[in-house]
Amino acid sequence: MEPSHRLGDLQHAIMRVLWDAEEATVSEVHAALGQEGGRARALTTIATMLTKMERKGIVAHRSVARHYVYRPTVSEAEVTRSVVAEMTERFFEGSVTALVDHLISEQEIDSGELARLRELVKKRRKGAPE
Amino acid sequence: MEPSHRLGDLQHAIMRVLWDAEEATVSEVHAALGQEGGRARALTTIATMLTKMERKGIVAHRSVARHYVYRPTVSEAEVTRSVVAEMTERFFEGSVTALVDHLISEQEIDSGELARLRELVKKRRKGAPE
DNA sequence: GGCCGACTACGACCGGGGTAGTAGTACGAG
DNA sequence: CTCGTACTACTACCCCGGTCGTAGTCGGCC
Repeated sequence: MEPSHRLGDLQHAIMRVLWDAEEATVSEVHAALGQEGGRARALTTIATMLTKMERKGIVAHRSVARHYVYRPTVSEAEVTRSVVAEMTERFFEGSVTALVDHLISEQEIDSGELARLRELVKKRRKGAPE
Repeated sequence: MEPSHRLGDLQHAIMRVLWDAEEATVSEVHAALGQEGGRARALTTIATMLTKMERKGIVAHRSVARHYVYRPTVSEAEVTRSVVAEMTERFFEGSVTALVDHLISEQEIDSGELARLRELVKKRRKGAPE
């Protein structure tokens, strides 16, 4: 298994941009983050972060006319899986059931969600070999 | 809402000991952590961490015969809820359904777990007002 | 009473996320 | 050709989790 993709807030925000766009320059990422809530960060902050993320191996870049174009080297699914698994392990001793139990008893969850939940489980019951 | 209880590995491990024991001295926490997998840490490491955690407000201590007895000031449920909610927000745009979907499609999940899952949803369907 | 051992206090240090200023460089406009 | 602009590179910080070493202190034992 890959070594536990733990991303900071900014790193995750950047990854989301990259996952969305396939690839993007520093300015593009900066612009994308400039939108949506998060207050303005300096351009160099994004650049520095991207560099650190590249050292870490979760993004890569290629040069295009003196610009760097970054692309993710890990998939969103990969990261999500790793983080969710880690959390399940840490807080629920690895029991997915315990997590779901927590979800429906402790977390806010409206009846619409609950209905969709039932659908999910039902559907899964079919397609599942064992 | 409480300001997002993000605990490091060691901090969480310590909290688990404290939640289990109601309260404990530094040595007791150290001993408890000495057990179970995690390699030995120095006693002072635990003490330092506890101090930092107290500054952060998640534990408190009282003096008993020159010892400090620490107790948690936040409940496990509180922390779990906050972390799970944060993760749901961050990775699934707040949709619990999306998280569960991920759980049953991406995460390993055996048929026993799945059966218990169905039970959970069914039970919840009764007790749910709206 | 004096020493030893147990405990806390304090400070040091590393790594990593996050933030940014500054220096260097190369491209394009005038 | 020259100068400004747009990028990247480098460096520096701050904060915090984690890990300890060392110093100080207080109580108990001989």
